[in-house]
Amino acid sequence: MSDLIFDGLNAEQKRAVETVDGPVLILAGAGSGKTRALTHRIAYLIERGVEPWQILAVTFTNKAANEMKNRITNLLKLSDPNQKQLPVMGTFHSVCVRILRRDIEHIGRNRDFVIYDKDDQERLMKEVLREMNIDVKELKPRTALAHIGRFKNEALSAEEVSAQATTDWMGRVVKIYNRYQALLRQHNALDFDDLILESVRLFREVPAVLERYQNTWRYLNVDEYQDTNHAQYLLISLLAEKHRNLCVIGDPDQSIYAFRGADIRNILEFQREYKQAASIKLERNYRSTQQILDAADCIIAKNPGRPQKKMWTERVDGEKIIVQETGDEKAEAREAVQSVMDRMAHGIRLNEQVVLYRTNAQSRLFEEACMKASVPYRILGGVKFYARAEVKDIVAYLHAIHNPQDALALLRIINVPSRKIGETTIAKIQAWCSAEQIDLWTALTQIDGMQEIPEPTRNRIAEFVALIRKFRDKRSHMHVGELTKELLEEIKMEAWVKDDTTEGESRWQNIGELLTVMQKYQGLTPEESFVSFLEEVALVSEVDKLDTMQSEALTLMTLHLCKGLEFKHVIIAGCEEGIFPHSNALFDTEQLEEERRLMYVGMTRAKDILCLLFARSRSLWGSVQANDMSRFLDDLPPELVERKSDDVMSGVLWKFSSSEPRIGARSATGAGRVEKRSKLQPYRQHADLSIEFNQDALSRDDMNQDIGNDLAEGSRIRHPVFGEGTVTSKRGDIVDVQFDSGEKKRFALSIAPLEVM
DNA sequence: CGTCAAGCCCTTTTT
DNA sequence: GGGCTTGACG
Repeated sequence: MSDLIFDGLNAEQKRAVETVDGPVLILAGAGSGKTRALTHRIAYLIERGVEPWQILAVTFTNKAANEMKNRITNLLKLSDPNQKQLPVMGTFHSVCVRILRRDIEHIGRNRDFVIYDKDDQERLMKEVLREMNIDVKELKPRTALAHIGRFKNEALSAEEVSAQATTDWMGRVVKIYNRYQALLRQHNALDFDDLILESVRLFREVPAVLERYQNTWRYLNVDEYQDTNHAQYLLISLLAEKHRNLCVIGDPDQSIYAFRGADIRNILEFQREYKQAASIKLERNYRSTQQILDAADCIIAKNPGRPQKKMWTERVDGEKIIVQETGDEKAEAREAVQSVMDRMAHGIRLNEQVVLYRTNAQSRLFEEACMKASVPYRILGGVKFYARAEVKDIVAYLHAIHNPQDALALLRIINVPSRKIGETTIAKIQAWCSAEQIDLWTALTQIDGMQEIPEPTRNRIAEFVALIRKFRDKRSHMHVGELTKELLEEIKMEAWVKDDTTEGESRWQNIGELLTVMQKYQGLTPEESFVSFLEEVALVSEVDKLDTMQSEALTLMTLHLCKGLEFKHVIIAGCEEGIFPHSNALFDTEQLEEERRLMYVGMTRAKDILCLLFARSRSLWGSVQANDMSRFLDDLPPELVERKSDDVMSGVLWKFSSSEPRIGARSATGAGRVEKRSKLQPYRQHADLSIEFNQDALSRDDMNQDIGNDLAEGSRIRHPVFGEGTVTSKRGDIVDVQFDSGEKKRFALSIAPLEVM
C-alpha cells in the first residue's frame, strides 16, 4: 500500500477511507476534507485490487468529478488519466445518460434520444396546453411543469399519479402529464428528470439489466447525499441491493435543493435503512478561521432536528465578521467592489474572492460596479451561455441534423435565418401532421403533397429539407466543429445575426465561442465528436465552467452555486428580510430552515474574510422599498462582528433591530407585505420611516397576508358559511374555491373569512 | 411575413 | 425595470 493513500489524513478521514465493505454514512461538515477522503477512499479500493470499473462515484457537478479524477490519477501515479483506469464518476444525470444510451432499448425507446432543457420543456408544454385548449393565463406552462417535476422527483408515473388523483383539478394535471410524456416520446426526447426516472424504470422492469449493473458497480459512492431526491434514492437503492457496498457522504446542514425535490430524510434516515451501517463524522475544518465557523454555527444552530455536530479548527487567529450597511443597493455593490479592491491591494487575488447573492437578478448591480471600477469579473448562472437564443439556434440545427424526429429543434430553425416560412405555413403543416398521424419531419419531406401551401413556399421547405439531409450525410466524416463552420456559411448566419449593434456583435461572438468549445472534441471520431458535444451542451452545469475560466477575475454567483467551493474572501450581499431570506420563504418554517442552511453554506465558503452586506433601501421591480436587515444578522453574536456603515443615521436601524425584540414571532416586513406596501405607499426610502411603518404592521390585513402566503392551488380551506373546500386557482388576492358541497365560489383574500386547514 | 409599440406578469434557488 | 406576448400596420 502506497504511503500516499493515508498521508496527512486525520483519524476520522482514515476510517472513512478504510471502511469499504458494507454501508457507510459519512457526515462531513463544510471544509472537512470530504473530497479528499472520498478520493483517497477510491484510490485505496483500487490499490486493494478492486477494478476501477467496479467503482461508481456520483458527484454533484462534473467539476467535482473531474477534480476527483485528477486527484486519483496523481495518487495512483497513473500515466494517462484518460484511460479506463479510472472509475465511472459523474453526476446522477450523466451516469444515467450513460446507462440509457446503452440500455434504454430494453424499455422500448430509442437510444438516440435528445435531452430537453428547461426552455425546450416550456415550448413543449405550451404545445400541450394549446392542444388541450387550456389558456396559458389560467395555467402557466411553468406551473404545469413544476407539478410534473414534483411527480417525477417522487418517481411517480402518470398512471401512478392518476390512481391518487381525487379532484378534477388533479385529473387534469394527470392528463397534461400524460400528453407531455407522449410528446416527449414522439420527439424522441427525455427531459432532465426523465434521465433518472427512466433509469429507475429500466432497472425495475428489466431485472437482468439491473443485475448486470449491480455486478459491475460493486462499490458505490454518493457525494452530497443530502441533496438527493426520491428518484435518485431509488436508483441508488436498486444498485446497492445486491452487494450493499454503499458509501454516502453529505451534510444535512447543507441541504439547499428541496425546491427540486431533494429530500433531507434520505441522509437523516440512512442508518435506519441500513441498520449495520458504519457512521463517521468529519468535524475538523481545514478551511476557515474559528471566527467564521462560530458565526456560521450560530446561524445553523437555530434549525431544529439536526444531528449533533460541532466544527472546529486550529485557525483561531481570524478577523471578525464584517457586517456592512449601505444606503441602497447601488452603494452596496460599490462597497462590495471596493472591499474586493482593498483586499486585492493586500495580496488577495481576484480568483480568491467571490460575491454571493440570493437571486440572479441581483447580479447586474455587481456587474455594473465592476465595470465602473475596472475590476475583471465573471458571472456564473443567470442567462446561461447555452440558453442564449443564437447559441440555441445552432445547437438546434445540430439536433435536427442528428435526430430529425426532434420536432422542437426543427421548428426552432425552420425559419432561422428567415426562409419566409412563417406561422401560417407552420400551422397548416402541424394540422396536417395530426390529421395524418405523421411527425413533422415526415411531413416536411412530403411537402409536395400539400396543395394548400403555395408552391414557392413548398419549394423553400424542400430546400430546407435538402439542407438538413446534406448535413446529415456529413456527420460521419466531418468533425462537429468543421461541420458547424460549413453550416454557418451555408445558412449565412453571420449576416443574419449581426445587425450593426453591439448586441449583434456579441451574438456572433457567442457563436464563435461555441466553435471554440467544439474544438475540445477534435481528438474523437467525427460521429463521437457530434454526440459528445450535444451531451455536453445538455449536461454542463454553471460551476463546471469555472474550470475552463482560468483568467484572474472576481467571481459573481448565486448562493446555490457556491456549494463545494472555497474563497479567501467571501461577500454575501442583500442580507435583508425579503431578499435573503427570500420573500417567498418568510412565512414557511421549512423554507426558512432551508434559507438558513443556504446562509450557512455561503458563510462556510470563506477561508479568511467574511463580509455580510445589506442596504437600507432597495429599488425592486421599479419601486423603492426599505427592508429590515436579515434575521440571520441578528443571530450573530456581537463579539464576533465588526459593524460598518456608510451613513451617520445608520445606528437607528441597528439599534432597533438588534436590541429590541422583534414584533411578533416573525418579521413584520418581507416582500409579501412589501409588494403591497410599495403599491399603496411607493416611497419609504429611509430606515426610520420603515421602522415607523413596521410598528403598525400587525394590522388586520397582516392576517390576510399570512393566509395569502399559506394558500396555493390545492390548499384545503374552511369558510364559516360554505364549509370546507379546495382552492382551484389563486391570482394575487383572488382565489377560486371548490367546496365539498359542490358549490364554487370566488373570494378576495383581503376580505373573505377563510381559514387554512 | 416581419416589425414595432403597448401592455402584461413578474422572480427564488438548478442538474 | 425587463422580458415576453399580443395586436396593428407596412
